[in-house]
Amino acid sequence: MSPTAESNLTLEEIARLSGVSRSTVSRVINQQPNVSRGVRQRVEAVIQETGYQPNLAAQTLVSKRTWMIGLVLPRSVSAFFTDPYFPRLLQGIAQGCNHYDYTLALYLVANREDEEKILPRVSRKGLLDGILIQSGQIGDALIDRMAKLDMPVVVVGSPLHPYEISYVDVDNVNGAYNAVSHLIRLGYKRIATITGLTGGAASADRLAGFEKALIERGRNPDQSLIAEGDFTEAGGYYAMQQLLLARPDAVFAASDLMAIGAMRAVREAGLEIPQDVAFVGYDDVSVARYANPQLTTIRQPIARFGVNAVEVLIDVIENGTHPARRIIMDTELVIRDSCGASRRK
Amino acid sequence: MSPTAESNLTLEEIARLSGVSRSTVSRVINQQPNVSRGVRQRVEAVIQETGYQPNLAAQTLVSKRTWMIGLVLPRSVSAFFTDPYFPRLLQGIAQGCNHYDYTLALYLVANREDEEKILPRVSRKGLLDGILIQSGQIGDALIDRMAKLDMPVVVVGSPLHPYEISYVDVDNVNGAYNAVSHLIRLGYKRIATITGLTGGAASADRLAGFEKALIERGRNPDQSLIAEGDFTEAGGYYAMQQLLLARPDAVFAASDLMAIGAMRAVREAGLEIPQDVAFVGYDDVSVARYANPQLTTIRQPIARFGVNAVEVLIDVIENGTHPARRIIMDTELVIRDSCGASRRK
DNA sequence: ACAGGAATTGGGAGCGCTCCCAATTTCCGA
DNA sequence: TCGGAAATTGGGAGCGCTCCCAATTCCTGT
Repeated sequence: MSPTAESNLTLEEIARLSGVSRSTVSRVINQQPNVSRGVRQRVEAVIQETGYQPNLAAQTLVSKRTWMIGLVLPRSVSAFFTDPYFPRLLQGIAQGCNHYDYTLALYLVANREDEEKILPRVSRKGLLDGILIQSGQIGDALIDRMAKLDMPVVVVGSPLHPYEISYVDVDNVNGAYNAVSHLIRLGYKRIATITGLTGGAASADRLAGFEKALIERGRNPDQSLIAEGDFTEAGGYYAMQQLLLARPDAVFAASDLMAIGAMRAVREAGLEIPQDVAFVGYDDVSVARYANPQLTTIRQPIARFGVNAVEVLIDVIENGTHPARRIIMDTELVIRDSCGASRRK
Repeated sequence: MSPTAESNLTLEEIARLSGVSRSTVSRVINQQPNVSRGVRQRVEAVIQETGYQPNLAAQTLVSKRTWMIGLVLPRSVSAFFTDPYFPRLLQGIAQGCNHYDYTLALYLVANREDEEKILPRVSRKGLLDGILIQSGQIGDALIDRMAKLDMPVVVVGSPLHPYEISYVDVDNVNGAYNAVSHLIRLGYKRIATITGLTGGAASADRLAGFEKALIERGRNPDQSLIAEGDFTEAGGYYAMQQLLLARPDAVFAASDLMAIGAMRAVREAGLEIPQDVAFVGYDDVSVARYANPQLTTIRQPIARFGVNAVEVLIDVIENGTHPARRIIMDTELVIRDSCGASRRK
C-alpha cells in the first residue's frame, strides 16, 4: 500500500488494520510504555505500510499543543529587505525548528494596518505554542503587548525594557568596544561611528561600546564624529558624507552594509581606504568578504543566535515562563584589510 | 472585561453569556444568515467584550481547513542567504497571506537531511491547506514529489517539467531578450552573459533570451562569451574573470548581485564601466541603484510576484486544482548608467 | 495448580467546533 | 382570528485524537 494511497486514515483505521484498539495505537505512536513487544511491532508495521500520520488538529484539540512557533518581525525592522543579517537569522531559526520538529510561522509586519491585526492573529487559540519576536525600536509597543499575552514569548535581541521576559541577545556593547579598541590600538586619532537607527537596542549598545572604548583611553567622544545611519547601504553613504566634514581617520560602522555604503562615500570623495580612512564593520555578513578592501568586522554568530532563540523558546514552552531565561552571546573581531592592520604590521 | 482576562472562552461560554445557544453563536461568527438582528447584535457585543476567538484546532478538525499555507525553499535555492531577491519575495508572499488572513509557514530546506524530512512534515493532515514551492534546479525531485501529494501546490517560478501543475512565473526569456536587445541597439559587438546556476529554470530561460536576441540580429552566440555564475556576488566575480579573457564589450548578468561581482572583477582588471565594459543586470534589487555606476537592469515585480503566488494558491485551495492556473508576469527595462546609454546619447 | 499483583488492553468521555435536523417562533394573507 | 409557510433557534452527532479507568491477560512464588 503506497503512503499516499489511503487518504483519510485515522487512528481507528490503523487499529482495525492491526487488530488492536485505538488506545493501543495511540500508545505506540506516543512512545508510551505498557505495550507488548509483539503488538508494538505489528502496529508499527501497519503505520509504516500505510504512511499514517496523526491528524495535527485532533491532537492539538486535546493536548493544547501545536508544535508551531511564530516569528514576528516588527514594522520597525525596516532593514529586513536589504540587510543580509535577516536571511541568516531566518536560516538559524528555521534550522532550530527543523531540528526540534516544530513548524515556523512567519509574520512580517509591513505597515500600521498589519500591526493592528497581528495580536489577535498570533494569539489565536489553537494556533501557536509560542512566539519569537525580533527586538525593534524603543516605543515600538509590540513587544510590550506580546509579553502580556498568555503565551510564551522570547525576544530576539534586547527587549528594550527591563521586563521579566526571556531573551537571547548578542553582547553588542562589548562587540563595539572591541572594534573601537582595535582601531585605537592601531593608532587612529579621529575615530568616528555610524550608528544604527536611534531607538534600537542594538544601535544604542553599539554606540555605548564605542563611547566606552574611547573614554577608557581618556578620550572624549566628539559629537561631530557620530552620525546616524539606518542599517542600510544608503544610510551609511549619507552618514559618511556628513562625517567627512569632521575629517575622521577611522570609522566604526554599526553594520557591514552601512560600512559598504560609507566606503562608497569615501571613495567618491577621492580618499583611500584604509590609508585615509580605516573601517571596521559589524555582523560579518558575506558582503564583508567581497568588499573592496575586505572589511574588518565584528562577527556575530547569527545563525547560532537563531538556533538559540528557538531552543530557549521551546524550553519556555515546555517548562514554563518562570524564571525568565537570558542568553548573551559573544562576538569575535575578524581582521581583514579595511582597518589597515596589515599595512601597519 | 478585558480581552485577555478570560482565558478559555469557548463557543458554549459565549452562548451562555449572551443567552442563546452554541449554534446561534456559531452562525454569528461565520456570518451565516438566519439570525435575527437583535440576537446578532447581542452576541457580537459579547464577543467584542470578551475578545473571544474560536479555537483554530477545533474548527480545523471539523472543517478540514487550517487557513495556513506553507512556503518551501528547496535546498537548491542556495542563493537564499545572499540574494536580496528572496527577502523581497518573502515580503510579497507574507503580504498576500496577511491580506487574505492566511498564516504562512516557512520551510527552509538546508541540507539533504531536511529534504528527506520535509514531505511528511508538509503533508501532515490538519496542518496546511496548500503549498507554495520555489522552483529550483532540474533534477531537484522535490517539486515532483510535492505535486503528487493530495494537497494544492503552486510553483513559484517555472515547474521545470510540463506538469499539469499551477505556477506563477516571470517572463524570463523576454526579460533577457530585452536586456540584450538594448545592448545591441547601443552598438556593442561582443556581448557576453553570466548565467545563473545551470539547471535552474530561470537561468535557462534568461540564457535562451540572450541567445534569441543575438540570433535575431544574425549573430552567433559565442561559447567563450558565456560563463556560468551561481546567482552570488562571488560567482559573478569569478565568471567575469573568465569572461575577460574573451574581451567582451558588454555583459548581461542574470542577476544584479552577479553583475555587482562582475563589475568588481572588471574594475580590478583596470577597466572602466561602461566605457570598456557595459553592464545590464537582472532583478532591480536595491543594490542596483547603489552600485557604482548605477546598474541598468531588468526589473522584476518581485513583491507582486509573491502576492500573485498566494492568490493563485488560495484560488486553487478554494476552487480545486483543475484546471491548472498559469500566470506569467512581465518585466521592465530600467536604464541607468552601467549600460552606457546616457554616454551615447 | 492457584492466588494476587503487575502488565497489557479496550472503551468511554471529552477537547471545541460545524453541520444537520427538529422544535419553536414569527409573520402573512384570507 | 387562524392555518401554514418562513424564519429563527436549539441540541445531537461527530470530526480524530488523548486521557482515564476498568477489564483482561500475564506472570510470579508457593
